[in-house]
Amino acid sequence: MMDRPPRTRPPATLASLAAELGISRTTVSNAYNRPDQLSPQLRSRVMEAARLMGYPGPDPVARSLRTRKAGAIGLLLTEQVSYAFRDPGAVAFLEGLTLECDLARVGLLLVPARPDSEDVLAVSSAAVDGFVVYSMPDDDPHLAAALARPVPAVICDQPSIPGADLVGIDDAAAIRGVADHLLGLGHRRIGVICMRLGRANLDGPVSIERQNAAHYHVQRNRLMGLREAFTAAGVAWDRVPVVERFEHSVDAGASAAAEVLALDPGITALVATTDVFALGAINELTRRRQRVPEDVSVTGFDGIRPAIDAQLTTVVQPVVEKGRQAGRLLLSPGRRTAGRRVMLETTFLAGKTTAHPKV
Amino acid sequence: MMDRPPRTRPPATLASLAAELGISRTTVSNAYNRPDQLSPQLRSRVMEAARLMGYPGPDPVARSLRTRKAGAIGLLLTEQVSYAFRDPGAVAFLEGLTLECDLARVGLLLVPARPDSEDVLAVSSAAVDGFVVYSMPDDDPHLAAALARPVPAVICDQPSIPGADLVGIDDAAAIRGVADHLLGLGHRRIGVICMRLGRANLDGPVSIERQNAAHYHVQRNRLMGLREAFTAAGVAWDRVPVVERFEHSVDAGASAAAEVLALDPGITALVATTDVFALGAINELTRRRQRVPEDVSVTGFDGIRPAIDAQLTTVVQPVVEKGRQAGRLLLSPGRRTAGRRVMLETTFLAGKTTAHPKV
DNA sequence: TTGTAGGCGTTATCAA
DNA sequence: TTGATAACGCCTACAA
Repeated sequence: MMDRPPRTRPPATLASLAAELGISRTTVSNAYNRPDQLSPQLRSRVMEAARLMGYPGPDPVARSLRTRKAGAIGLLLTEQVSYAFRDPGAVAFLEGLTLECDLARVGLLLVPARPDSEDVLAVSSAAVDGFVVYSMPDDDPHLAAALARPVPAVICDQPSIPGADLVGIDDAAAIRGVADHLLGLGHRRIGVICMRLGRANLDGPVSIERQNAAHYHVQRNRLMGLREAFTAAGVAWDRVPVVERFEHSVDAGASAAAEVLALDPGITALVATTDVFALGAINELTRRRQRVPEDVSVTGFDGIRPAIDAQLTTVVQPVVEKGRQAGRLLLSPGRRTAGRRVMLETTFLAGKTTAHPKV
Repeated sequence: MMDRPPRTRPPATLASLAAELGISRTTVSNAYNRPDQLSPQLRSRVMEAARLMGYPGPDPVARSLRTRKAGAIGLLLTEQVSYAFRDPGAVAFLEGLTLECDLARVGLLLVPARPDSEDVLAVSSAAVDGFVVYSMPDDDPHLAAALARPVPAVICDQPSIPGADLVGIDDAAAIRGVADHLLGLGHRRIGVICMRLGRANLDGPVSIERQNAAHYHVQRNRLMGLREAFTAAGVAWDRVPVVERFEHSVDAGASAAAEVLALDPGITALVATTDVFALGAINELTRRRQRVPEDVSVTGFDGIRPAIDAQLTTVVQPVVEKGRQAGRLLLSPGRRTAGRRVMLETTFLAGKTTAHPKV
């Protein structure tokens, strides 16, 4: 009794509790994990002693080690975690993903993986039963670290890795719809704004080589889709100004629009590969007293809420559903077969930001 | 060599790798954790063997068990996790919190704690070094489970628990500003919409007793603040219709507004304890062809983006900063002293949804 | 219904 | 620079 002064006493463990009660560890363990394997009175004796000794119940980590289950999945993002909460697309994806986590009663660990850092420790030391990888460049070391772990992985949007499950959309086909819409309206001089194509913080005009070598497949595929549609319509792709921005923000979209207009002041339409950039482009045009769509047409991609509200012409993709599918793929009990692919449908949405070019 | 057919071979471990190489486990461990404690050639021999044997590096859970660090903190929310991503306030809070997590290179585990479930397993078995509790009712078993864990906890908004750190605002004082504003404009018949006051899914008019017994302190304090201001101005609080909604959505706000108007069609102002509800109230009034603020004034609370955009009269609280403070409190290295309190400033924002009552 | 005992995979300590 | 030993706290056959 008095042999352990309450202040200095080491934290109680299942073993110390058992010793105190003069019973076996098994019994204490059962008291927590299999109440039915125990006489009610013994169980309550155990619980009472636990309360007295301040035993907080079985240590989660020790339990995980023993059972080989963490009860959580990890999420890897392109960017710092906090960034995700500023991006409507990422928030919607998270909503879908956590919907499934809630259902499966599994936690979601947001893994701190800064894109600029080569420090992969956070990934290799995350206690998770699987990874969801959201829109990562194919050469990111964090991705490699996740795939090296002996747990399943579901990749969202990109990159496509043999052996890992994939959820995505047909970006090229989807954006061809946009291109055809503009071409159909008569546009021939078109500028393009795209998001980062590699891990380096680069802004500016994009060469064809850089497009081809892009590590962000989504962006590459969207550019490819545009290129195909334009080429098919006789618009020479190498004459189309394409400007890249590393940061995905409305302001970056605005500055990219300014840069495109500097490269070719005569464009009649501006294709942005994301809604966020499209909204920025509209801001910039408005600032210059250019009317949308009378003077310049603008299109986006994604279908985020503010874009819909602004009646942007865009492609709507089911982002929440994407998150759900990723979660389901990772959490489905019978996930024996890796390499599954779920491709989601997209919808072209004609808004009020596109019209015939001025004559 | 041949004693382990590659297909059936059990997963490599640090020990098996050491055995294979004929060196000690310590050395292998050092190869990963303390490269400088090792001759470069031995280290590269280890790494090469690891690659060959498909050893993914030290097991995170075993490491955690040994080092007693999880490298992650847990977040407990009032609601299902997925719900947070539909609530602008929660998203902003998460942004602030993850800002600090990123900085500290610590993961954030979203713990699946359904409010309607008494199943506390997810909380007691979360592998985390601490908890942030966001706006929980004081009688929630998940909260109790978190506090029972031998890790620090920071509570956000509510409830105030002796021994745990707290981040919050002075809700009563803040909403008194709103009340005084309305009273100053001349309003005397005012209705109130508030959020859930307890864990049970209850909608409808709220008795004084229920207000006093509310388990959601934030809501209670806001009601108390109103009561004080109204009473001081000679408006009898027991004549003020107060309607509660469990679900925190724009539509719920609209239906609550309808219910308040049914209780007293003669009100000239509607105070909502959240912006979301206020936006719903405006929707409902508009639907009824009542003008805001000419026919009815409306106020909110929180300062979420859509409310600012709608020029709602409201109280702005620094939600992102709240998340940061919570993270900082939990992650600050020298956190020896529990029971710290950080109270943040709020700002009254006079928008265009309040005016003098009609005469 | 309860107990025995081995091991999950790692790292800290200390010695060589 | 490297190694031996002892935990870390728990679960789970298996046995009684």
